[in-house]
Amino acid sequence: METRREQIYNTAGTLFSRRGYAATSVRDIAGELDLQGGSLYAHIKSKEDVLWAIISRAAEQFLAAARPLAASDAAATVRLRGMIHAHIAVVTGRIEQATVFLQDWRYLSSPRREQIGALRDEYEGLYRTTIAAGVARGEFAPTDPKLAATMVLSAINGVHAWYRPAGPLSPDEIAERFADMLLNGLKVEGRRSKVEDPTSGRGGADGD
Amino acid sequence: METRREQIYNTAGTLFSRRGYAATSVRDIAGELDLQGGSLYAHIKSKEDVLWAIISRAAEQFLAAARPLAASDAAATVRLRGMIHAHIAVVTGRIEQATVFLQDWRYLSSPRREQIGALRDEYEGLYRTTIAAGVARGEFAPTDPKLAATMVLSAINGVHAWYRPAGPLSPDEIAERFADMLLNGLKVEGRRSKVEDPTSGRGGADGD
DNA sequence: CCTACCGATCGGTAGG
DNA sequence: CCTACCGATCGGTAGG
Repeated sequence: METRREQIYNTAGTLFSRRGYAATSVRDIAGELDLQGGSLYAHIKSKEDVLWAIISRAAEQFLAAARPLAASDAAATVRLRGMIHAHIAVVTGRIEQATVFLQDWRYLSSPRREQIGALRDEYEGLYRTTIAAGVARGEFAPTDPKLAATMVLSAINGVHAWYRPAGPLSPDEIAERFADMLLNGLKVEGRRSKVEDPTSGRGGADGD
Repeated sequence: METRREQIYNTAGTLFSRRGYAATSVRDIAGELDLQGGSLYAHIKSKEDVLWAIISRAAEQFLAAARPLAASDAAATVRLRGMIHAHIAVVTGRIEQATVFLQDWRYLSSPRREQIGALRDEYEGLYRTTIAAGVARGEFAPTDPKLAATMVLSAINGVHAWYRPAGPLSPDEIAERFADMLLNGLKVEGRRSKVEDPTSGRGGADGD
């Protein structure tokens, strides 16, 4: 039993994720539901309220999934792996809402945009803190936690752009491979000290 | 000596990168140049032509920077590092155009959108091929080159969203750290042989 | 490059 | 939830 308003949110999520908020009209949304444009306003207050409903819920889902993992007393490696799995689960589980959250939050007007910005900062902080703890414990190599958190989040946010439920990898399989690559790196030798690469004839130790 | 048309492209790049293509009007662009809206059409044919000029140039810059690096006979590790540096140099050197390229290409209409899609595929292919070569040579751990290329590109594309020229890190410093993290991973131990990883409950994992 | 304008569409409302 | 409408704005053009 889905209320009309929830139907509007879902339809808008689909259209916003495809065309973007600015390029989607209220008549587009109404048309998908076989309504006249003005009829939407019996259920919603404004187009931006619909965007807000989608984005604020998505933000809370990301945070609700990550907070307990970040706060657990497991090893940082385990926590970070769990957070990557949780993030990709949210992205793939509600891909349209997640896409709108990631791509259209700048269209919120002023008090709301800053609210979402604060939630994004909090979320990134969970990653930063977890990585910093891993560095402090010697689990992670010395690295800038802020830069590392930004990179990890960029990598896993990208999933929304290409994931298809019919694809060959499940969300957990994607998360496992992403976590492997992010934690262990691509290179066989891994990191320990910055020794030179023996397969390189051109002096790889000298960063460019 | 910048032609009026180039001024229009630059101004549009700034506005499109900030507000998005769909939410930027031709009158917004004209206003920044102290022109009337209709006056733009003495220099351009359509709003979409402006978008196309920005995006097609950006796509060519990314490709022109990466092609010779991908084709070199250096070690895959060296090639991939070089490609990451080149990519971040393009993103940071023309950040507005790069942002428009990354965020607004879906607003191109049909023949052009597919053209850009093909260039994006070619570009991703350079990363995929380089990573696959690294795996074949034993430089990289066994991994799905397609997934790895997608992840690396997502990570380095994210730079456009937060890079500021006044920030503490130069583009090359950012690239060096990103390459370190992507190639060597976050963990101190690094990867050696996947089958012996005690933190993974799922063995196997080759074969796709 | 401006003035003046075109038809179309926008988000939203009144009154039923 | 519909009909009918509001003022504003959209991309673009004619004619100078």
